[in-house]
Amino acid sequence: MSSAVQKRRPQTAQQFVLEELRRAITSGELRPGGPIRQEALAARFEVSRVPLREALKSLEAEGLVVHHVHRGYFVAELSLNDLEEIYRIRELLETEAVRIAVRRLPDGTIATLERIQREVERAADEGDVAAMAAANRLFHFTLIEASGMPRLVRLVTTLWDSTDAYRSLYYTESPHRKQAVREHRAVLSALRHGDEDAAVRRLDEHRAHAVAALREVLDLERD
Amino acid sequence: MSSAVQKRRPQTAQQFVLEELRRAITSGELRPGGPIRQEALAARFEVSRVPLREALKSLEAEGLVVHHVHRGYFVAELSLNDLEEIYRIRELLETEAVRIAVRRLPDGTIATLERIQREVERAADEGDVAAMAAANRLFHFTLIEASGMPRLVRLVTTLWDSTDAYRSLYYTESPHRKQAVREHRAVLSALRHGDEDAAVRRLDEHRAHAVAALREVLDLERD
DNA sequence: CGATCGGATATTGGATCCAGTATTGATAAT
DNA sequence: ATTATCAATACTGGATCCAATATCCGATCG
Repeated sequence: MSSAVQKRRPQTAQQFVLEELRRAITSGELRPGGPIRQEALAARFEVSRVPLREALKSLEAEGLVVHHVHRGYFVAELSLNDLEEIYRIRELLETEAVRIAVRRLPDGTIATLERIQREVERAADEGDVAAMAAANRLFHFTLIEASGMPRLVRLVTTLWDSTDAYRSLYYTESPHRKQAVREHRAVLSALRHGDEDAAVRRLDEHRAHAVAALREVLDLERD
Repeated sequence: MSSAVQKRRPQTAQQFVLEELRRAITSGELRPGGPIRQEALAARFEVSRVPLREALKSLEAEGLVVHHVHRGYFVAELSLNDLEEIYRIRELLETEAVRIAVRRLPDGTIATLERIQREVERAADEGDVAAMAAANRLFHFTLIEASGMPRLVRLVTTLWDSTDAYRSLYYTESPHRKQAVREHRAVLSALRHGDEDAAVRRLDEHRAHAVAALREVLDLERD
C-alpha cells in the first residue's frame, strides 16, 4: 500500500539518533565489542548526550549494545553460540509467522514478492551487497508481516537487526548470493501452490545455509 | 575487595526506578492505558526526570509502556488479541526451552522444583495471590532457565512481564489456583519420568487454561 | 624489579534549566 | 446553543552543567 517512502527526517532527535546508530552498528561501521563514546557521537550527530542515551537504551533492549554501569555502552559482540541461538529462535518464530501468513495470504502479496525477488536477483548479479541485504530482508518481512501478528513481527525484526552486521559477511561471496536466489525461488514456488509445509521447509533450509556459512566465517576469523 | 552485600539497592537511579516502575505496572497500581506523568513520578521516587526517562525507554522496548511523541508515555493496554498473540509466542518459545531443558536437566533441578511447588501449594491454600504469582513464576523459570539459552529466557521473561498485570486477575479465584496446582504436579510427574513430550503437553494445557480464564475475565470487564 | 598506592584525567550518571508542542479553557462569531 | 479561534497552561524533548566513578600513569615501597 504505502510504497511512497520518502526520506522524512524524524521529528525528534532521539529517533534520528536511533536510526543512525542502528545503521552504524548493523553496517559494521561501529565494530562489535568496541566502546561507544557518548561525547564524540553526540557531537557527530549534532545533538546533546540526552537523546543519544535514550536511543542507546532502546538499542540495549534490542541487544545491539550492552551497558556496564559507570563504564558505558559497547557494541554487542556475538559468539557462535549466540548466533546459533538467535537463528534457532528465528526458526521457531518465523515458522509460525509463515504458516499463518500462507493461510491468509492477502491479494497481491505474491506479486509483491515476485517484484522484490527481481530486485534481489539484480543485486545478486551485480554484486551489490548492500542492495542484496536490503532486498533480501524486504522479501522475508513482506511474507512475515502477512501473518498479521505485530508482536511476532517485532520480535523477528529485532532478531534480524542483532545479526545484520554478521549477515553482510555472508553476501559478499557470489556463490552465497546465487544460493539465496535459488532458495527464494523455491519459497515462491511453494507459496504459489499454497503449500505451507513446503514453504516452511524451504525457509528452514535457507536459514540453515546461512548459519553454516556464518560458522565457517567465524571459525576463520578466530585468532 | 567487595563490600558486604546489603539490601541489593541498585547502584544507579535508573535501575532503581526501572524496578519500581516495573513493579507498579505489573502489579496493576498504574492502570493500563493511564498516562505516566514524569514530574510526579520523579518526585515520588526522588530522582530527576532523566533516569526516569531512561527507565521508561527500557520498558517501552519490553512493551510495558507505549510512547507518543510530545504526548508522553502510557501504560500499555492489551486487547484480547494481544494477549492471545503473546500466549501463542510463549508457547512456541517455552516449548523449545522445556525440550532442551529436559534433555540436559542439571542435578537437583527436580528437587528445586519440588521445593518451589510446595510454596506454590502453600500460597494457593492460603489464598495469597501475590505469593502464588511469585512462586508460580519461579517454578516456570527454574525449568526454562535449565535450557541454558539466555536469549530465549530473556524473551520469555519480557513476555511474562507484559502480562503480569492481567495474570493476577487469574489467581484471585480459588478454583484457578487449585487447577494450577494440579497442572504443576502433572508437569513434575512428567519431568521425573524424563518424558519430554508429556511435559510439553502439560505445560500447553496449563497455558491454555490461563488464556481461557483471561478470555472470560476480559469479556466480563467489557463495559 | 615488581606490585601497590594515590592523584590527575576522562567518561558516565544525574539535576536543573530552557524551548517547543499539545492540551485546555475561555471567548467570540454564526 | 454550537463551533471556531486563540491565548494560557501543562508537559515533554533537549541542552547544559555538576557530581560520582572508573581508568590511567607516575611515585613509592617491599
